[in-house]
Amino acid sequence: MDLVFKALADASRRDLLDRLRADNGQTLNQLCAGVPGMTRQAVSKHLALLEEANLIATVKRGREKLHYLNPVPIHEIAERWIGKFERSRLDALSELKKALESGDE
Amino acid sequence: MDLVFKALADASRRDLLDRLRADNGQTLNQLCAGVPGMTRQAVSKHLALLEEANLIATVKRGREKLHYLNPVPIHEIAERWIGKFERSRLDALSELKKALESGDE
DNA sequence: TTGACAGGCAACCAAATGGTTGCATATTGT
DNA sequence: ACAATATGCAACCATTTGGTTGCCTGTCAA
Repeated sequence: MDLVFKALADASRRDLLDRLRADNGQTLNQLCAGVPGMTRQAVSKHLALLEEANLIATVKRGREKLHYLNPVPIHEIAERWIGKFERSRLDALSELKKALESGDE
Repeated sequence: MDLVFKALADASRRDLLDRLRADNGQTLNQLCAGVPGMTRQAVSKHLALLEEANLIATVKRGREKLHYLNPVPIHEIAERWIGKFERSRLDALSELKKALESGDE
């Protein structure tokens, strides 16, 4: 799960995921065209990381490689990690408020 | 939002958040006691990052500094970013399946 | 078959990151 | 006042990260 978090930590990689969500199954060069100002190799490295984190799956099709979004790890993060923080959301907020108030004593 | 993602990318920092969720309002030294094998300064740096990302709020209380969990940024991530991936979850999965099948042609 | 196109691999580089040690400052209790 | 406690700050170090350039491999089409 750490890999997923680290993969999501970079804005360029989140952007790549966004582009795949908008248009799934793109090739490396297609993705490069969408992210100008970065070499193909840089994009390639980002995609490799995303693939390692299992956030995208790839299919080799002749000489090109199609990239597909895999939403499962994001779902798992939402379920297992964010969920428990959501549950204590209001609770923690009221605690915080109380603490801030009592801090003025 | 980038700060939040980067802050969440580190396992030690996620651990600190977990500890605060379990016992909110801890001081630096209390948190250090919970994470052995790391100097106070290391923990302090992590907390500074979490604070910068607005994931924790702090209250100075005499010579000690209390740390409170702020679940709002996590909620925002869940809403704005994960939400849209969740919505396309099954859709992307079926697309992926189709692509994998047609890849065998 | 032979370009041209899509991608992979490796070396290299600068900057960011996670951690340390050492010292300074502020608060508290006796 | 003063020693102990709680934290802050700065310099330093090793590793990781994001990026580059240069070259190699594989595939398609004329």
